[in-house]
Amino acid sequence: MNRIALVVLSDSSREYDKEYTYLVPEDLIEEVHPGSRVIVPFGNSNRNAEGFIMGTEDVKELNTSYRLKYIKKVLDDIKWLDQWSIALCRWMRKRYICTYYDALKCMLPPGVGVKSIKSVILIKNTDHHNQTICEIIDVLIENGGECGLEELAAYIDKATFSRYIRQMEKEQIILIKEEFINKAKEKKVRVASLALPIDVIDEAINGNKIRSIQQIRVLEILKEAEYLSVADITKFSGASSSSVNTLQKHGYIYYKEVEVKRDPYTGRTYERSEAFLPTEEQAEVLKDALVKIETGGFYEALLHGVTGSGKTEVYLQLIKACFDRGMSAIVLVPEISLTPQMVERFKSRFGDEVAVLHSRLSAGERYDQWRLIRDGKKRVVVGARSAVFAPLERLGIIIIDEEHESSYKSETTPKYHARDIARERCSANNALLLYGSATPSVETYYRAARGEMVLYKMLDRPNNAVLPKVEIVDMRNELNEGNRSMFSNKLAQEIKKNIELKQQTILFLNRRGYSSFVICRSCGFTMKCPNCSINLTYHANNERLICHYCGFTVKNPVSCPKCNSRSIRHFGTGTQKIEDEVRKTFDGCSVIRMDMDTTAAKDSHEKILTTFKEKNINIMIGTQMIAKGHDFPNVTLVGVLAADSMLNLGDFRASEKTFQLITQVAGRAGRGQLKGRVIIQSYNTEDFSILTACNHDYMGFYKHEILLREKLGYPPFTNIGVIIISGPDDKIVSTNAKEVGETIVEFMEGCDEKPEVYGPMRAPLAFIKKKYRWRIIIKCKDIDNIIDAFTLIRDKLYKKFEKYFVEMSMDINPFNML
DNA sequence: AGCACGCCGACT
DNA sequence: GTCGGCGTGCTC
Repeated sequence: MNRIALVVLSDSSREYDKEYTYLVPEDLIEEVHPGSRVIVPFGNSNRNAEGFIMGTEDVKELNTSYRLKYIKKVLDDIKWLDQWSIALCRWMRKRYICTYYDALKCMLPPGVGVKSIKSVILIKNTDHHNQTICEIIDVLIENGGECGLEELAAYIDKATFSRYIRQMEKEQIILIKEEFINKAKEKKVRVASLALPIDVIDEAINGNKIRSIQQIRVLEILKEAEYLSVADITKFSGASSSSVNTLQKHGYIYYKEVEVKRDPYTGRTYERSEAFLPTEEQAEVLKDALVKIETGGFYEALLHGVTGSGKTEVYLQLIKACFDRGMSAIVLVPEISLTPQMVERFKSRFGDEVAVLHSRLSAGERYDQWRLIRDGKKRVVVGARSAVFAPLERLGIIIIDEEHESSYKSETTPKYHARDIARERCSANNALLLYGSATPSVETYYRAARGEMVLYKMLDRPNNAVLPKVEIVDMRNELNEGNRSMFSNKLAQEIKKNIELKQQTILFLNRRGYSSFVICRSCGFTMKCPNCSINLTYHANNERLICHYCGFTVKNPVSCPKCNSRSIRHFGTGTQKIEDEVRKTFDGCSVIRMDMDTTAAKDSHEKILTTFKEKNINIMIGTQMIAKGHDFPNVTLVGVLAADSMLNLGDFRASEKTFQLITQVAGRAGRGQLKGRVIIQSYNTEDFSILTACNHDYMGFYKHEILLREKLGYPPFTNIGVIIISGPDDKIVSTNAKEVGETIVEFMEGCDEKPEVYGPMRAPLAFIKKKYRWRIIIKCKDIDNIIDAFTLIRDKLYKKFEKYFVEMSMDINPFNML
């Protein structure tokens, strides 16, 4: 009897992305289980590779055509994956056309991996006819008979070094020792601080001494914070660590080591809260859902609950029910809502059993949380998208709050949707999957409407809070009446009134920066990014033009680069411009702005919101990040400055996004005792998504939208596959794109349904980061046909693409089609 | 990514 | 002959 094991390698390369069969040696039988981490000999050279066990099996006969090798070593006694994660890993690989390791990485804490360290030991000191070999022996003797392989290679410095080492090993002159060291789980972290006073830094930036926007962003962030880890800097600035290194080299910043604080919530105490007595609506939902938990089968349910209807209390009581039955729970929330206030609600109910996972945890913190969860010390996990993979056992419920949020869709490989992962997990674990939203996604509502899942409704606002009064202002009329400002007369009047009443106002605009483009009025020249097919955006705070896609930046020109005319101006409206305008129009009022630019530094998001609330700032201006979370009892007026700005984006979700956004922004008004009002400015006042949002009419919106989706053949009636092919040479990209297109068309001819294939054509964002982009769209009812087509393309063409520096991204039902 | 293997030209 | 450089193919 032989025991064999299936092993996948911790190597993301496509070519050996397989489950390899290895023999389990007699003495390791007790240690090798599905989920353990091992070292296996791999390749002709039997190099040591790290891998994970996907499964084991006992077989009588080995009837493989090739000779199996033995597993060399078990790395640790941790079971990294359980049965469901292994199954999910296989499923993800197929569904998202990624590698096993891409999928595995989602389920493992960061920093898992081994580094191999090889050293060379001299065992036979002989004279050798070969000069290089003699040289190596000399170096080894000098080092006391042992030397690290890499050091040795550096000493010898010859291209043929490894050839000799192999020969020496064969002739038993040397012995190669290999050790495996876990990649450091840092307890200390390297942080960076500004090395020069802020005004010197500013001077360097303004004097064009520092020109890379990455570097400027890093410095801007460090100006706010005393010090930040390099990992955090790169995360918040979007710059790579190399730009941080350059700054250090040039002496603008310096590094030091700092102890990592492990539990981000240590030191906070939480008052224990007890369950509230549910309202009538809540009780009804709970009654039904609790039966489902009790029964213990796989169920899906949509909780359609308006803002403020008390969804969180329902969540808490359902989790409690799971708890009482020894089961665990996952709560997914959009990253933006992971505020201390939100966390507090869970912590105060479940205390230390709650683990919080979000993107701002350091690798060490993440690892700690992962271990605590896996060891059963934490049974409630609250977190953003990736928390859906939390290694909980006996899962009772997964809750996806704000189910329609786009942040649940990953934009990097594997491009999963947390909803789909949750569904796989819950069905494998017989758990309840609860979606919650005030504005459910059309896809989810459709499934509920068709009876594929239970639909719970909580449409009353508690304490009889009245819905804010919503008014639409047609900006075309304003223009006709000679009002060229960005505030309609009505809105300006209401803002003034609010300032007098010392009540607060939120102004919402979906565009950051100062204005959208810079144009020369004499010759019509517009400032474009040299790397992207995008107009540069003017940013007033540093008098620069920035590309929002690649970060390219130049100083704002005083004269037109083409015709030298001085009448080059910026047009359009961004949040920065609104801020200026507000200050000019409403004398002496206090203003605060919240967008990507002002929230780059750590915790600044939180700080801005607290300042706004506590200092009773008159007006807050922001992009969509202000749309959710946070109750501001004193906000009585919300102004949406350009409600139609998203409608013409060429995206089948444009109406849905508009509806959701307006509904959410409007929900910010009148959360306290005072009645709220909302003013919506738009050039397109007839659009149904704006009208229904103003009437707080989800059903009206849904009924209209679902008909459109059916007529036009969009999800949920079809699946849409998008392939973007990109690369530095337009010709090469387009010919390769054509080949992809032909392959798809050919493949689809063999399918039972007649799918539609569009393209290849230039992507709407045709040139980004110096790469030309071509796009192919497939519309197809059966998602498996798209998956199969994608898989075929990958297998057939990836090698060729590598050769031609062509990149390809494939996504099914993406949130971003551009 | 390594490494074996094979081919070829340069150097002694 | 031997050495060194380079292209190709393979990984249970």
